[in-house]
Amino acid sequence: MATADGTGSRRRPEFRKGRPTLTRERIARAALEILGESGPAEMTMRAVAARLDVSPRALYNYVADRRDLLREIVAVCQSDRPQPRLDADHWQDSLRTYCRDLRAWYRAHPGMTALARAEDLTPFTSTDLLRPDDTLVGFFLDLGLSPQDAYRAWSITVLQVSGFAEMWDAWHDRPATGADPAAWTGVPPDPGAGELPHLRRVVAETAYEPPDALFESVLAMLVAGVDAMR
Amino acid sequence: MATADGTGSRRRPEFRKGRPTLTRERIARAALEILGESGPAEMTMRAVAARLDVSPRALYNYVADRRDLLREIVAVCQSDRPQPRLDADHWQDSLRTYCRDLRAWYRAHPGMTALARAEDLTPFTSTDLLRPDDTLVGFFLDLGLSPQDAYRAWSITVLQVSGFAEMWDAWHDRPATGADPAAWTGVPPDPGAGELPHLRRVVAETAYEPPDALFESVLAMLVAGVDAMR
DNA sequence: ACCTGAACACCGTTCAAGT
DNA sequence: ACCTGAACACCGTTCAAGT
Repeated sequence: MATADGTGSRRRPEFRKGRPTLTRERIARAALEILGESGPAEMTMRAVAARLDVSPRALYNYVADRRDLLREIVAVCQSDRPQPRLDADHWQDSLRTYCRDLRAWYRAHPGMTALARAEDLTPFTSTDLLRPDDTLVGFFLDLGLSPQDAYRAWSITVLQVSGFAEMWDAWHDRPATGADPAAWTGVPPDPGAGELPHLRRVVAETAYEPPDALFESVLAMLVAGVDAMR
Repeated sequence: MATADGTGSRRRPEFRKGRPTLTRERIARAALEILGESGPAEMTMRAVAARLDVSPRALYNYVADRRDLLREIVAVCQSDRPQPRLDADHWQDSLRTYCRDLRAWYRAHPGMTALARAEDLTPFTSTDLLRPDDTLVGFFLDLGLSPQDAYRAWSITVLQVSGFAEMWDAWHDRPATGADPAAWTGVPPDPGAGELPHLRRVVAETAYEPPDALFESVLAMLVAGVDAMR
């Protein structure tokens, strides 16, 4: 059996000619860097190889193909995904805490949901990856939610946190050149006069706040929504 | 001013050398055919050109680039998207009817959500495209939902219908070779014994039904969920 | 065992002509 | 006005060698 983290094995030297040895994980992390800086379109095999100062061919000694690299990227992200510690007796606090952890995790891997959209990553959904989700669903069931409501609450939780991190945080963490973070509604690009009145009203219900404050109010909405389901 | 639908103009002949003239719409429809048959990866400019018996270069007389073709595809799909007719006095029936129409629309353009995931189509979200959504949000507000609940109800509605059409219907409308439509849970691939108990329980709550019956029970869940929000 | 360099079959896109 | 054919700069991937 190989060691779990791959760093303790004595068969593979950590360095080779003064440069660190290539590994699946190092390749995946280089890809993640490009992903965060430039997005999925720039994350080509050639670009990953260039960042590692290696020929594109070298990657194929560790990774079967591009799809296999995506699989490793998912594995690397999964490895530091927060495992929820949820207490049904203090359910509101523990739900908030977990959401804050989850938000930090999404922010640490910017562009991952864009990648998931660009390539189809659902086939890489493993039991390990779903374990936090399972815990969360169990938590909602403990709260007395029906299975359907538990499913919905789980979906809404993950959707709201990931959406917030990938849209709002990504925008604020590295704003586009010449763009104003203070003016952004989310769904509708500025429509004509009198158009989309209801969507506008719903969106207008939220004024601008700094990211952390806005996130807390999203959490408040989420907790209230879950509470209403009980 | 040009005519709106492009077919009534007398400046462009409908045929040329016995073959129908190329138009943005014809190109987009050819792309949609490939999309439904083979998926986003096969929908290349060269493949679209080949289907129209034309050189790849010819497309660029009508479409600025691939991204512009995607824009036209969105426009073509939008043009026959059902506009909801919703009556707050018979809200359950009208919600069901609209959802059935929406399901049919998604089925008529298979692979569109896969395309939306593969390429980022959100920049093409226009006021026209959002008008049905605005109507639906207004409908939920009329029902007495808070803006937040209206937003959630709208999201859940679109998500459930599109998810059903793109996953369940797409599977049944053209099943993969050698696959059994009767055995498919959705989220978790068969996990190990004792793994993911809560997710399994939640998923196991739904037994196999023919698509239409299952869709009706999804609608029942949706209506009940909206009712609980009032 | 693991690397490089050259090559192959693709892709989106453009140039220079044809009619 | 609108087409074709050839070409360019890319891409993922593989082959045949190097050390």
